Amino acid sequence: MPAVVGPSPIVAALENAGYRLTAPRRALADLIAARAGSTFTAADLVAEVRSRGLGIGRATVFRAIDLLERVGAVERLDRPTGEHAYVACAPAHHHHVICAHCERSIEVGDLGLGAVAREVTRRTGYRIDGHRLELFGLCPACQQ
Amino acid sequence: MPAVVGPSPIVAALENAGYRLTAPRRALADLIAARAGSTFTAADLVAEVRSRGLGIGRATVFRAIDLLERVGAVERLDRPTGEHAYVACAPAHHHHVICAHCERSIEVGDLGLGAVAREVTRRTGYRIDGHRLELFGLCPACQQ
DNA sequence: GTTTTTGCAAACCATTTGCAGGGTC
DNA sequence: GACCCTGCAAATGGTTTGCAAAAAC
Repeated sequence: MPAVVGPSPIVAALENAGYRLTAPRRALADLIAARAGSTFTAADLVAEVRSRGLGIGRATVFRAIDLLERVGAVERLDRPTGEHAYVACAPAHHHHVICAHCERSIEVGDLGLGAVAREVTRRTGYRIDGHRLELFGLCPACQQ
Repeated sequence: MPAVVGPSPIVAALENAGYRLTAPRRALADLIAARAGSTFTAADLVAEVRSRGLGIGRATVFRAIDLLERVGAVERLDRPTGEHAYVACAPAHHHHVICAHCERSIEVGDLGLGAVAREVTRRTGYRIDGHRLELFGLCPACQQ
């Protein structure tokens, strides 16, 4: 396993967008990077910040998530329960597959959804500008 | 236009599931039925209940929405802003196309998404148990 | 008559905001 | 040094809950 070779993509995204690299933002980027592939809620981060004794306030956590969402470093998911969760992910267009058991998530590409959207336009006349697809199930490990 | 010929499908759904048909529930079912095809939030219903002077409490509105969601008479949508909205809809499997301008929504069938889910399983090993697809755009009328 | 449902008010939880002090560029 | 960012605490907005009275079955 290589040593750290540069700033995490999350930090890089902030940098590129011209935001200041502060200690709280770096720390939060690390926490999020450590959860790579797993979904998390704002409350999860707040709890981890507390339990680790980092002195980061609730408001800062929410502001950071908001920022990271705007620069495309994380994306919001809506769990079937209605909770808001987040995942770190690439800024390219994709969808998430979320394991109902371990909350882990992976990204999948478009997989022909563009064609689905065009079909909808053809049938309904709606102009489709965007879509959100979330797939729920069990990851290979959680199927035992 | 025919006169009312029977209980609304919403009321029928409650009846079938064995819940009591109370005045508040009938009134809310009417309000929701009147919005057929449009999305609404809990706050919308609370406001309408107030402005019409129906004496229905906030809690009852939330409890009714919850109930109707459980019996499959309404479905929750997650607007891109993160707000929770609802639509009255048939209990069959389908997806919603939501107009960003007038908030009106229509249902569309599966349109090949089942194949997409199978493809995901083939590529990732995830067992897909459910999915949520929301399409956002402009309805024919709002395109001018 | 028993059980469910309601309205009210208070509690609760998540998220946002105002502001003075501190850190970054 | 100017401006951005932070922590705190308070405000906010949405949703849930406890409970006694009222309605449905």
